[in-house]
This record gives sequence, C-alpha cells and structure tokens, in this order.
Amino acid sequence: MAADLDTVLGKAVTILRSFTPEDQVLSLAELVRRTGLPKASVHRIAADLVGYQLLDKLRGGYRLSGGMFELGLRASAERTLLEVAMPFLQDLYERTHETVHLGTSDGQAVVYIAKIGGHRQAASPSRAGGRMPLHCTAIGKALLAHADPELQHSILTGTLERRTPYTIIAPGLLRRQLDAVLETGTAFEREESTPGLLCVASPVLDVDGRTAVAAISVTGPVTRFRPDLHATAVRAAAQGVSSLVARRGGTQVSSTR
Amino acid sequence: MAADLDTVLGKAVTILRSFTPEDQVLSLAELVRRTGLPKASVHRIAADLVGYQLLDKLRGGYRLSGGMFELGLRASAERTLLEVAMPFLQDLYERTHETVHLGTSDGQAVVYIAKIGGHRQAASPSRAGGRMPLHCTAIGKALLAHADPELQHSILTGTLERRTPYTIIAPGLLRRQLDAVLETGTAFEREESTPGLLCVASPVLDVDGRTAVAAISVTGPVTRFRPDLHATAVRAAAQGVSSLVARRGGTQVSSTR
DNA sequence: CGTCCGCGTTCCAGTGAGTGGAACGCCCCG
DNA sequence: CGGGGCGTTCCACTCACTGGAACGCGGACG
Repeated sequence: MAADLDTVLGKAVTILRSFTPEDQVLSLAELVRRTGLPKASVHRIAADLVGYQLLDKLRGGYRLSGGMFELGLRASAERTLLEVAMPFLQDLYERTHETVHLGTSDGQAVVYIAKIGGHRQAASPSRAGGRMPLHCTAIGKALLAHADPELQHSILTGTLERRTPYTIIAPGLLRRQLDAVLETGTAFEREESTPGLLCVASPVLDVDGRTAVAAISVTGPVTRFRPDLHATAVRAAAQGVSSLVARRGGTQVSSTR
Repeated sequence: MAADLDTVLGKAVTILRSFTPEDQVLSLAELVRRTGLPKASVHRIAADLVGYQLLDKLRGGYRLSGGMFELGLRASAERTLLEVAMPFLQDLYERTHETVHLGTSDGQAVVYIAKIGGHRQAASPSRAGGRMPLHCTAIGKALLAHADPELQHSILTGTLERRTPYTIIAPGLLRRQLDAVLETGTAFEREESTPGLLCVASPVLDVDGRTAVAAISVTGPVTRFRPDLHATAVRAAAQGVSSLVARRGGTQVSSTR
C-alpha cells in the first residue's frame, strides 16, 4: 500500500497523489511538507514531471496538468461502472455529507452497487448487493423512467407494494412522476420506502442517452434534508459517470477482480 | 518533447503513454515493441506501476488502472475549458472523421475556440478565434437556446442576417428550433451559414444544467453527412465536457499560459 | 536600515537503485 | 521433437539519483 519512498517512481507518484481536489496548486514547500521527502528531491522530480507534461509549473507552485488529465481519460474506457462512478460518488458525498448510493436494476428491483457515508443512519437494506422495489425508491424511479415499456407496464399494472403510508400505489401518479423524471433528469422519493427518509436520484445514461445503466442518489432525513438543493449536484455526478461509461461499448457492471 | 528514456520516470511515462483508447490491454511484449525499451526494464517498471496502482495486471497484459483514472480526474478541476474539451473533441473526430468544433458565445456571436479535422473543406471562418452569427450555426443555436431571455429576445427581434438561401430568418421558426434544442439537447443546421454544409451541435452546460458554457459540433458536406447519425456522439461528448467543467466553479475559458 | 525567516534554486561527492544482456521455463504450433 | 514467442528471473556493473548544505531572493518586522 504505502508507496515505496525509496524509488524515483514511488516519490513521483507520492508527489502526484498529494494534489487533492481542494488544493489544486501546491508550492514546493507545501509538497515537501505533505510528502515528507527532501526538498531537493521534490524539486528535481517535480521539474522532471513538468518535463513529462504531468505537472504544470506556474507562479506560486505546481498543478496537475492536462497531460495527467488525458492519461486518466484513457484509463476510463474499459473501466467498470463502479470504478468510474466511485470518484464521483466520493465527490458527491464531500459536497452533501449525506448518504450516497449507486444502484442498477436487475430487471425487477433496484440492486445497490455501492454506498458511501451514512454514519448517521445505520444499515438500511441498501448495503451493496441489497435490493429494493423499483417503484418506491428514487433510484428505482430514475431507472424505471428509462426502462423499456414492457417493464414499466408490468410494474405499473402489478401490485405496488405499500412499504410506508407514503408509498405511491396509484399507477397514474407514478406514471406522471416517471414522465417528470424524463423531463427533469431527476427523481424524488419522500418516505416512500423508509419512514423519515428523503431521496434524490439521477440516471446514469448509456451512449444513446435513453437507456439507463444505473442511477445515483443522495439520501437524508426529513428533518434537515432538502432534496431540491442537491438535485443539480446529483444530476451532474450522474452525467459525469454517463459520459465516461459511454465511451466504448463495454458496460460491464461488476468488477472482474 | 521526447520523454527522456534514460530515467526511470521517463520510461514509466513512456510506458503509460503507450496505452491508447483503442488498445486498452497491452502485453509485455507489445509494450516492449511500442516503447523500444529493454524487456527487463519494462517488466520491472510495469510491475512497479502495478504496485503504485497505476496499472492493472490481468491475464494477457497490463491496463491503465483506476488509480490512474482518479489521478486524471483530480487534474480535471481548475482546468481550462479547452484543455478539458480537447480529448473529447479528438475522440469525436476519431468516431466521425468530420470537422469538429468547440465554440462559445461572446454575447453577440459564436466565437470558435478550437477546430479539429477538416482536411477536406478548407478554411471556413471557424478557425480558432473566428466569429459567426448565433442564429445560423448549430453551435450558435445550441448556445442561444440556453442563453438568457434578453439575449434571445434581442436576437430574435433583430435582423436575422441572410447568409444563404436556407438561412432561417423567420423568428417564429427559429424560436421553435431553440425550444427543440432544450428538449433534445441537440441543435441542427442545414446550409444556413455556408452552402453545402450540415452541422449538429450540443451545448456544454454549467453545473446548474441550464446555462451553456460552450457548444460542440460536427460539420460535414450535404453530399454524405447524416447529422442525425452523429447526434448522440456529439451529445455524449458535450455532456462529458459538461460534467468535468462543472466541478468546482472556475469556468475560465481561455488558457492562462 | 539591518536582520530574520521561508522559499526556490543550485551544487556536488558518494552510492545503491536501476540497468539490460543473458539465460530460463513455459506454452503453442508445425 | 525443434523452433519461436512470451513472461520471468538473475546479477555484476555503473551512472543516475540522492539529499545535506550552501546560496540568493524577497518580504515582514523592529
């Protein structure tokens, strides 16, 4: 795990990794502090990295460069949905500090792939691998809205399980909500699956911009959670994942580890 | 330019760079061939890179890993619109083999920021820095559709310059096209600015998902170009840029080089 | 004005990390 | 069985990398 600090490569990687989304530009001294490496070494290696277009040197410090960005993009293709999504989920959690979920459909129900945060609320059946009905979760609605007509029909005409007093069991209302999802790109849930919990979700779309590969959501307690405030952040994250997943066909959901 | 091949770092970078979107997985032998480095060195360095989570080793070869991807994402924030967009423009060009444009609005007209391809058609006023009216180009329409009402109004009620027999000069029709852009995320142009040229464009949206930061387009000759075939690719590229530009406020259009 | 501090840069002699040619084992194919 | 391509391992040489130290600069402070 710990990058080997006794090799050039290890030092270089350590330097590159000490940049964070918060601190884009780091001075030499700051790099020395963060990495614990000798000043001269950091100076030399950073200079080399600039030469290799992995860092930009600007007055005031260094910055990860466009070359680095491009290299990362190349890595995004052929990547697993989870791998691509994870940074976005992290980011989303940083912004909202509420529980973040990534989920797909197995054709009948929501299947949760990943969950971040949620120190506050224990458990919920949303642990990775957990399942929940499509009709009463934000992720489910986001997926269902983009699902093929048959699935929609079978869900809408089937029994809509009542999980809470607020679960929507009227097909007409649900239908209208799904239409709204297509228009706004955002799905909501208000205590429809678990009392006290609100949720916003956005679909991760395939290249065609129609079929949903997965959906991302943010969940929080009725007491303080304002779903609409996070709607754009959720949508942005979902779009980000969409655009990266979309490149080059392979939509393998699970890791081949 | 040429990465220094006599240093560990240089070799490592060379190895990383020899992965392309087409060839995701490279065998050791293939890496040796591409880099021209001695087999033993490639083997050792690749192994190290795996240790640093920059490469995955899987049966059959190596692959840029999730760690690499994440590092690239970090580099995307604080990046210039052009820098972020460029890889997507490249990719779009690879797919379509038609002229690709990136453009913004300066509040009155389209300003072209970048252009790729177009060996076939000479010039056009679209060279980076060039300007074109908003009402008769696909990029212009994409931008205008998301512009604030005042700008829309002033353009629609002003004189719509007739550049070709096909230029749309009826405010009503233009208005309807702009509405369509908002719905579909795609803007079209058919010989409205230059005889013989068709164009598809999609807006690069800001975090809020409403205001357009820029737009991306693909242009081709009437003779063979099928705009609708490329619509999804263009939209995907634009969304990709959107999601990356959206992270962390700074939308600086030009480079600070 | 002098002093001090933090930062970036440069120097340089010592040395061990990196080097790469070569040899090895494996598998597939003819 | 022999040949070729591939991944892996070995190892003695050496030169690229090391990092402590010294330097120059600019800004803050008294």
